Amino acid sequence: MLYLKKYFTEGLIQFTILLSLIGVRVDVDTYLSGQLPPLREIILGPSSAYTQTQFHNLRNTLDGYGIHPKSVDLDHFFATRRLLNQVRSLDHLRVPSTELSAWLVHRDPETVVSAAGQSSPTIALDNGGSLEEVNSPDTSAMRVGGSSSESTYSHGGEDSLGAVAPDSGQGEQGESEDLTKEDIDLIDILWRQDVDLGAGREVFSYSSRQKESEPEKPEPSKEGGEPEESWTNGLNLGPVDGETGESIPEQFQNQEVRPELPNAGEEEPSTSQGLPALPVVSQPEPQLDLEQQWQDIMALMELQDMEVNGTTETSAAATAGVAAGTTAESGFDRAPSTLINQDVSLHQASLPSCSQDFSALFNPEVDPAATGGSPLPRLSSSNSSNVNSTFGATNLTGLFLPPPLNGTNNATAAPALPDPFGSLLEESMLDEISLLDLAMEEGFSQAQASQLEDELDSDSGLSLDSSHSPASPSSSETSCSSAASSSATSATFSEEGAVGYSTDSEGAALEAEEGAVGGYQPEFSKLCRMSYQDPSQFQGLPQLDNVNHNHTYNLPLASPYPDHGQNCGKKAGRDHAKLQPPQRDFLDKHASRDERRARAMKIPFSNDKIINLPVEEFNELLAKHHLSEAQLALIRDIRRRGKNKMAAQNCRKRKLDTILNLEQGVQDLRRDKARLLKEKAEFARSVRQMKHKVQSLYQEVLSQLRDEHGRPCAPGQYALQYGADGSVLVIPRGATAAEPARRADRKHKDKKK
DNA sequence: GTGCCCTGTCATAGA
DNA sequence: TCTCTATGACAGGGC
Repeated sequence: MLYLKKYFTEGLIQFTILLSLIGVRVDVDTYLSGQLPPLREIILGPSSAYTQTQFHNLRNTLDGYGIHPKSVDLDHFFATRRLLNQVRSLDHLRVPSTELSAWLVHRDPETVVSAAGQSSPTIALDNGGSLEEVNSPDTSAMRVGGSSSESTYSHGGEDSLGAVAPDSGQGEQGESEDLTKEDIDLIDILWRQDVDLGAGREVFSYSSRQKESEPEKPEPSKEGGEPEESWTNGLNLGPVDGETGESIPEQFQNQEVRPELPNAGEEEPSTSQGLPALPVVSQPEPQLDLEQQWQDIMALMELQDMEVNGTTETSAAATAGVAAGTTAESGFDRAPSTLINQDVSLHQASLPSCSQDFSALFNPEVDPAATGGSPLPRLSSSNSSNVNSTFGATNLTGLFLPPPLNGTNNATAAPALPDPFGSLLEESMLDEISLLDLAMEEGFSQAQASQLEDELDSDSGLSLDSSHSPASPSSSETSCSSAASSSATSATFSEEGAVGYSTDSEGAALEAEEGAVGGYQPEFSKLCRMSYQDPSQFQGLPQLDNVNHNHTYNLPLASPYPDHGQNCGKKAGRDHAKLQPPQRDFLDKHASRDERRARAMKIPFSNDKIINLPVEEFNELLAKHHLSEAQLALIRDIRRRGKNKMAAQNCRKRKLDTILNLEQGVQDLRRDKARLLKEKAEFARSVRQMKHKVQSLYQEVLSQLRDEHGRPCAPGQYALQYGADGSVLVIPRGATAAEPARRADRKHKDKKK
């Protein structure tokens, strides 16, 4: 474990960072799945500290890094999933579909068969809707419309989605059409890659991928057994997907590489085969498949980021993924994508009319509003910031915007949205912001900030640490502690700053006692963590500034034990003995009562051992030493109090998390309520429009009808009655007045029956 | 001096 | 029966 730890922290992680900086995302967990804890846990420590687990049992099982059913992280996991599902559901907002159908008509007029042929001649967009559209059987149009929030307010479908407008966007129609197809290709390939990634971690080995990509890349590449070598090969292959780390020749080599894929259709169950016809609109089923693909992509991104990047990035990733998915459905871009990552490409694909504004997406100094674009650029800007926050510093986008800045941009972008977009998107943005906030709160502050707090927070030195509790078997401090403690039990020993004791009088005894881990060593444990958890990685995170709890009153100002090596325990004891009296007084003063008691009673081993050893080993330890009754009683009290102390801390944290989760749940419910109310208002407006349209048509029909004398039928005197067989009768008003009465009477009788 | 908050501890229940 | 964990309640200390 120590070797792995060192390997990851000093070697592989750096290599991963390097690869990330050049656009490769290395999923190291892929190579460790099933055998080793995720890299995140190695770096940040496991997340099962709040569980009601048998600490010693967990400590004895190195594979116990799964989320415990009672774990707070599990709650967070489900909360995150729930919120992400809510965000994802935003792309299914039911919207008036009239504009959408109009957009489809404009989008690909030569390929739209049914939609264009049926609806376009009769669409009257000025009133915001038409009955033909509402009742249109064209499910594909409904599908697309239902899943695209941008399309909802397409300003009457008047080419606001410039991807299809002949006079919008970058202006060249032919080129735009070609690139649109290519982007569809790109999207499809990205989907395949993500599916490959999520279909099975074992599939995500480069060898497997290479098998698949061999037809695409005929040139021989080394079949290296080592992942690094494979990734190097991947680099040589060309541009690499920033999301999956896989080679994506289409990113840069759209024109060049595509001709080199003679059999691409054989391996790709993709839309690229049918792209020339672009039957997205005319064939509802491919449209459904495309949406399903996007759902898969989002789910995969979510899962992957939850496993690797932590909650903060997860939330934002899913959010960005949703945004990308929803927009990409609306239209495909023709702008050549840059080597940023998939999401950026998708955003570009989704916002065709704003390609000229893409430079602003990755330039935080460019005001999106200053680009003079439509609301779409602003939307894309906010989404791009999500993308950046999604992948954080490990992605190339992190070079453009640091995560906190992204969050800020994201938060500030929402109110800048114009009202038509804001009415629907503001909730989406609110959710995104909320997710980010949630991630910041629960992801960072609890995982990292509380770590910092807890390190500095214990009277007895038995600080509970969410990721460094005795139940946490991974991390280097275990090895540090193991080096400091006796062999058999040391591997399970807590790293929480050995609660020790050492005085002048006990110096010799401490030296004699091999197992005694003396000294108060919060700095020791902290420095052990420093080896893998560099605080500098949190630089630039303003959340860290909010960690105002300063419970360092019980900590020494500096470590009195500079040596944290193999014999740090014994050496610490000696060093403590060699300390100047003021320093010893300081340590003694800040030792817990039990430490002082143990010191006074000359307990020959540390409180940490007393508390954290399994009961068998604890009994062995007691049997090994000849202790008086008073000593034994004190030891048992120390053990009881220490365990109870940790239990109390767990309990309090759990309680606090429950409160926070409930609070978040209330906020979610409020958001849902607001969203439902907004949807209700939209539907009511749509119904009003439909009624208005019915009335207009009604009058139009009646005005064209003639009675038996050839005179026009006055709309006030006649009414239209629709028969069940589809017939339409023109009857006088008096007759129609009686008909509803008869119907009501009939209904009444039916009810009585 | 007072109130709030955090933490440790005790007692107790339950697994 | 023992051990461990969870939790309410209380007390002490810091701010």
